[in-house]
Amino acid sequence: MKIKEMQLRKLLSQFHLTEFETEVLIATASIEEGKTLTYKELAERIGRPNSYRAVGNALGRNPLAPEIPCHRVIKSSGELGGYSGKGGNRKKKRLLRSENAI
DNA sequence: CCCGATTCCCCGC
DNA sequence: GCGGGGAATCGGG
Repeated sequence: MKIKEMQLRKLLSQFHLTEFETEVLIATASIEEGKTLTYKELAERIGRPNSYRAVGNALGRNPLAPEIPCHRVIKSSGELGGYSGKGGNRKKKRLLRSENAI
């Protein structure tokens, strides 16, 4: 557990987020650079192996799009998935390429 | 009840 | 691997 996580959780609490969404966002923020996780892997990480859909929901509501590395979360098929932040999937791909994650 | 930044399975080419 | 079709599963409003 990183100290950053606590700060992030507090920051997220400023929004009207639920526990679940907070967990998902934190788990996403904890992804190391150059790494990518699938929605399912992320779901498993928060203890809900089958909530991949709900995970997508949480990321879609991601209030800190540019701050949280939601671009490191892709589909299990290898596709990008989506990106609600500015630039959309276009920027998502660019970011991943910049990080050498793909 | 309905929706969605999903996933997995089946079939055939 | 790719296309078409369908079902399962989860939280939020």
